[in-house]
Amino acid sequence: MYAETMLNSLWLKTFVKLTETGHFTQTGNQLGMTQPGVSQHLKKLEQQIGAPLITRIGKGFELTREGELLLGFALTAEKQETDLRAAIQQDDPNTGEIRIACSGSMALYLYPKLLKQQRAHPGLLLKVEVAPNHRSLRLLQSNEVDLCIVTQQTVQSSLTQHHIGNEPLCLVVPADFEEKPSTFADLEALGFIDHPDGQHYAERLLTPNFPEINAVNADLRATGYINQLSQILVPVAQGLGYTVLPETAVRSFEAQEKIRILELKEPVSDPLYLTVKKHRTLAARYDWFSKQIADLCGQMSSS
Amino acid sequence: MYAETMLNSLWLKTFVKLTETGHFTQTGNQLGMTQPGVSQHLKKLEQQIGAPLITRIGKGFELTREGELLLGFALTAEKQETDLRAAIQQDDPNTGEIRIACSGSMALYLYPKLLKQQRAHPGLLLKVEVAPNHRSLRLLQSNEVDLCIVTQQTVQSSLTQHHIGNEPLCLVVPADFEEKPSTFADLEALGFIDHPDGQHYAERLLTPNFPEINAVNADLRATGYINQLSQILVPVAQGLGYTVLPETAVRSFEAQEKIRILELKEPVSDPLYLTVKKHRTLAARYDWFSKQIADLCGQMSSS
DNA sequence: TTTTATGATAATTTAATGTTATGTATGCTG
DNA sequence: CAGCATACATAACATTAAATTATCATAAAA
Repeated sequence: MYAETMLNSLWLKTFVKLTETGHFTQTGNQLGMTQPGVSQHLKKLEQQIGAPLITRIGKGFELTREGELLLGFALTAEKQETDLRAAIQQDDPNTGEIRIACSGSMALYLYPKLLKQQRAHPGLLLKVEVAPNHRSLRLLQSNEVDLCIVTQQTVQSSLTQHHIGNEPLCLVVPADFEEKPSTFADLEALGFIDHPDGQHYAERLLTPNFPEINAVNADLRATGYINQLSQILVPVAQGLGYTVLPETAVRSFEAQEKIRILELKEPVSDPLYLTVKKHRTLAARYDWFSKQIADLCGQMSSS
Repeated sequence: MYAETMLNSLWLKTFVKLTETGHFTQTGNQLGMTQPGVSQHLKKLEQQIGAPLITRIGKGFELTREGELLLGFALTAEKQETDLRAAIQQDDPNTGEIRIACSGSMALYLYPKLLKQQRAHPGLLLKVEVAPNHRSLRLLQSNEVDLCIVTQQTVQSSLTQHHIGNEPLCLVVPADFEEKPSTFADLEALGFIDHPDGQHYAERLLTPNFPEINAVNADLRATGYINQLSQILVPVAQGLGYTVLPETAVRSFEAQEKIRILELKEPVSDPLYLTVKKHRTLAARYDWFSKQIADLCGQMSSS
């Protein structure tokens, strides 16, 4: 029993030709082999399948049900291999998957803009995986994405990073929050709306602006948590707390009149690093996307 | 250059395992072979593809673009082979294609009824090819269908036929056509609406009923032709001619009040033969359809 | 029945595949 | 930085698989 073994594609080719010609001898001739070779190929295929593929009727034959199924399989397999070879040779910049990982705010900013390219070239398929920095890097390492945008430099020597821009961070408060320069105590009184990157952003922005925070274990008093980027500002708009978010995420919030961005003495931006594996050559379609991402991120911090 | 050769599935299996483990030695162990074997498999795959599949980085490696593509190909190929094996072992009566050829009138009668089975079992796919007798038989011979219904016995010894019923033929005239027993001259005056099976049906029905027809070269005076079964009776309804059709086709016509079936002294039915190839074992799903067709055709002639 | 064509089978040759032994490069450790 | 351990590459050899030649068996055609 060969059941363990995979189907041999050479046998299959012979089988397909056999069904085309209907003759063992002709099949042999057309494939540059002898008739006994054809007989043997068929016999071995039948062993692999575990059932006869043809029923012999005098000189001719008919396919069995199994033969019919196998023929269909072989034909599609042949086609797929042709397709593969074409794909390998071409490296068409307008077909294939583009797999990217980035933060929710970057996705909010980039995804609609990048989708234009996919709309222009229906062969493309953009896949964006929203993830915090460390998971983005892990996805890159495990080849689940080919490109990621993170806000940290990594020590991993197998990766290459380009600084492509800066993402300004904003301290967001309810619109009716006091105008005068606030103290950290005022914020604590209001409460922190937490989210997946919340602690990270808060520490980055608040520490330089509010020296009174105990730098190390700055444990904020949280009055809310949600992991949907588009909804983080909902509780803020309702006066339930403040939060810290990248500017792009704040700008996309609908009820701008119910929130306010506090001006701070020390503005803070998260640096953006376009990150790829050092030793991988990405497909041609990534050229446009890499450049576009760099451009868009460059514009973001300058404007 | 191996470009002619098909991809060897054993190599592929090794390659897939290699990408899983990331180690040549481990791959060898898990596949019951030695490390040099793995190296050779990879090398030969790279020759077949004509490009490196991995870039070696120190001890480890990364997949190249080609490697990535090939990996995807190999994984889907593996899955498809599994599916094939499952399909072969099961012979599930509720999945797969049912390919049938028959006349337009039979299709009109059978198709909606047979579709019920497909609706009950979404894995099924009913394909009906409407064709005249001789083409139905050719489709069967060339395995483009697995089963056909014809009104003739065939001499081809490779086929098996079962008589499953009779299809009464009707002489159809405009509703306002004279009531009294007509002569062939009356019909000729009216004119014949021809269709793909028209001459055949007409000869079968008219010859026994109108002895005045010169049997051999009965050339009817045609005043219309259309190959859409559902529209053949349109000109008849408008008083433009008569025609001969199977009863089922007549019954399905919408404007019954505008046409009339002439009663004849010698009723004629076309016998219906369910025809299959003698030396083919059809898949289990055909059992239900064969029986259902036989039942339906049996009912048709009795009622 | 005889002939001819076509596929099956057996024995042999040829090719491929896999293994052992050995070489080489990388990365780690003292 | 030297030396060791690990992991892959390569070459020579052994084994296994596959193709061919020669021959036989059988079915259709004359």
